[in-house]
Amino acid sequence: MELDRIDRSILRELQKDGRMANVELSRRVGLSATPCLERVKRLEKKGYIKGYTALVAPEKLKAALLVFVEIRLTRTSPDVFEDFKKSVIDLPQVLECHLVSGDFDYLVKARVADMVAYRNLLGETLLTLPGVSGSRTYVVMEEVKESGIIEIPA
Amino acid sequence: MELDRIDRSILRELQKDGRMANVELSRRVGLSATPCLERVKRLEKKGYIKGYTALVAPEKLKAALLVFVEIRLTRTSPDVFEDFKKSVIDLPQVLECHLVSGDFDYLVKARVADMVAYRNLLGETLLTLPGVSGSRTYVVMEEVKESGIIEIPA
DNA sequence: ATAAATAGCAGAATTAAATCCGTTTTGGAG
DNA sequence: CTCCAAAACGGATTTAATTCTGCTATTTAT
Repeated sequence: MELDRIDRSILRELQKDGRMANVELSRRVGLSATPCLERVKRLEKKGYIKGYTALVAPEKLKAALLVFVEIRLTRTSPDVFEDFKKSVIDLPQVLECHLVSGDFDYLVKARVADMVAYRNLLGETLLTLPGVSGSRTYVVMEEVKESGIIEIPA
Repeated sequence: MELDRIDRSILRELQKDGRMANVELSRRVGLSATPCLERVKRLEKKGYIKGYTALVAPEKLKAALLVFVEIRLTRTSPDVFEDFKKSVIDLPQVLECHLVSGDFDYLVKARVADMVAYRNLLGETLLTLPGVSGSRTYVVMEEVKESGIIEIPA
């Protein structure tokens, strides 16, 4: 399936404002309401749009501290990676977890209320997960950019 | 300002589905439509909800490769940090950029089409930004978790 | 080159949701 | 206990979403 200029424009607009009314969206992309809605539905159905979400303010919601944690695993068993993945997915403080190439194995992005909460997350939770052999933490001092918006080429 | 149980429930629901109709939202949080909408408006106005966005599929949109790049700056001038920030904000491939404590200075999260595009971003763009003295790249091999949902304590 | 078929588009009508307004209920203070 | 204030409710109105119909453009096969 191939996206045309209008489809890409729809994706750009809905990333900027996911709650935009269909009539407004259609106006912005230069279409009438009906084909515009059809396109949105199709983009959802085909998986180009995976969902919609409200962006909330972490600093007001007991999640002011953003940290990145590099995790190294013992490579003794192939199950270790599976076990770690399953466990980390269930941690609500963990926003992201990626398997990476390089010096360590997983990169975890987490939000917690403060340093106390972070120490608890690391010591009581992350380091007790199966197969974890080491970690390194980077505390975010300033969030320079956090757009989450994926560039859609014109 | 203090959030009650219903406000927090609204924030949870709208993170799960930012396009949910107000009548459906009101049903889920145990309220009628009118006060529910009032609360949503208030949460927006007070900054608890910063906006809404569509979640798009990077792998289908020429942004299949996710990388994290650690950036180190020359600390010769205090302007170096300001200049770097201003420059990196304008790069569309950069989804996030954080000033971190630890061995390096900035952690950049970027999405590009492929390795060729990444080499171009690093060599032609990131490393040419003012004050950059070094970098290290981690290529994401598997995205284990990428929820973006912030835990709202009950 | 032309005709048929497919897909997308616009406008009108219908259905559903959002918004507005008057009333009622609930929670707290005197 | 009663009064006051804030919040929630229900119905009416406005606005938007959805569906239907017919039209137009584009593609494909002859």
